[in-house]
Amino acid sequence: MPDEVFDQVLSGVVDGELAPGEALPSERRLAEVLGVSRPAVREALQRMAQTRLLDVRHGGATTVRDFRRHAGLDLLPRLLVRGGTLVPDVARSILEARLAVGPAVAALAAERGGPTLAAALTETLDALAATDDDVERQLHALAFWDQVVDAADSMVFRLMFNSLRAAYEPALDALAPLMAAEVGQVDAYRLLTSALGSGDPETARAAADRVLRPATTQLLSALERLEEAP
Amino acid sequence: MPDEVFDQVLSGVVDGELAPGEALPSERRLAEVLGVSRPAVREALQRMAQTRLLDVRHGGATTVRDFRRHAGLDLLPRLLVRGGTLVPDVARSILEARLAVGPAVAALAAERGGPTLAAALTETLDALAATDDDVERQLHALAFWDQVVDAADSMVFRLMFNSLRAAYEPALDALAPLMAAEVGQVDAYRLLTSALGSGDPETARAAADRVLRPATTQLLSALERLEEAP
DNA sequence: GGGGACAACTGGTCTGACCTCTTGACCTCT
DNA sequence: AGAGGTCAAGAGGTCAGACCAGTTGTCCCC
Repeated sequence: MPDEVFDQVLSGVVDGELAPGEALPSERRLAEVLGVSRPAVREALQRMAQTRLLDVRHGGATTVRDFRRHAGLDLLPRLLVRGGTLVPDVARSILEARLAVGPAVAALAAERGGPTLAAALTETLDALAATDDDVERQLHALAFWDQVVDAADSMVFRLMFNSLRAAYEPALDALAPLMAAEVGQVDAYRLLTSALGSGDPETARAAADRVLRPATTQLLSALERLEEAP
Repeated sequence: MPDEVFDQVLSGVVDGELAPGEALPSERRLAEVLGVSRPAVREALQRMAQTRLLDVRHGGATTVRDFRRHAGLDLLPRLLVRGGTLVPDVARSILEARLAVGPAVAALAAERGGPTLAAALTETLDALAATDDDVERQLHALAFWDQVVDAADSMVFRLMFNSLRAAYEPALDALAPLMAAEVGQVDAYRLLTSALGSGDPETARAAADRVLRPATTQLLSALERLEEAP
């Protein structure tokens, strides 16, 4: 029950029906209107407040905050799909971020990975190469990057990766065909693996770029066409 | 009251007292042990579940998840300070991420900013140059990057920035002296501004690097010394 | 020994009451 | 008439207790 209330209020906020600064009805009133108990709406509002989408003050009114200014990366999944369909603008920004961050992570991983990293990655790649299923390949690629992020030994990049994966995984089935080209380039991945094993950050950065860029530019132009003629 | 429970459970999880996979006591028992009502612990656990730190199943036990694998970037503030002091490892990763992402954002902003961007940034820089207070300068620098991120027109980078700022702002007073060197380089910021106005992404990327790198390398070596001899 | 029913958990939800704090209107004093 | 304080209405915060709805493990019967 609280989940439904949370969803409704969240939709109101991200869709702009509830403008920043606007005051929400009182918890009791909301409970009455939505036909649920007050604890249910209270829990929903508290969760909204935790994600910095609402400002709830004891004794005063609960007001809407500007999510564009305060929301964290964990909101991404809710912004990526709106009304059941992908939002091209947000998808584009994910691709851009991936292309910017991936090589940087690879560079750090090359510095810190050690010899065991390449071995583990090779194993993952072998599993990837062994299947023809797009979704399964996608999962192996995800595991590959998971290991790279681990090797980079960076809490921030680790949390970023988790947040991005949380946005990606729910739509994995739909996205797998689009990403099939990238994940099919096993050669590029093998080059990246040996670059990571070599310990040279710049080589690894370039190799990661070579893995990510083709699909990125391809999908970006696809998104552009989509935005022009939906 | 729920906040305190949330804090306690969260501390247990991030400090490792509650291992991943471990089952929590039932809500009723927790309420009894902690001396609070069940709604209070329920709200706390639900908020933990929302941040993917717990797995709560109807009818079954509530178990601890591996936050390193599932937590999002919004957890960063809680990981940056542990027991009242900065965690060097996490601080290092923030600096690294900043150095990697900042120039990428600047490149996008240069492509999309338009002529109004440089004018707005110049105004912010004038305000920065006009004050001698470290904290105030820090806030102006934050506003500067806020405008750059806006110009980059990327939802992912916007949310990343929000999350990083949420980790940074609470410790701003303590961090301002450390960052004073960077924020004092008004010339480098002015160069970045004109690069952003020129519309050339690579020039902007290089200029952003020149702004961020000096303080980054300086602080990184300071952190290294700190970790060797705490 | 295997399979199904039941009982003892778990979390999920609601009602209704009481507390504390904010807010704004109203009244008083200047 | 305006500035100040007072107070009541209404906001969120918390609790107790009850009941619903799933899961799980045991125990009994076949």
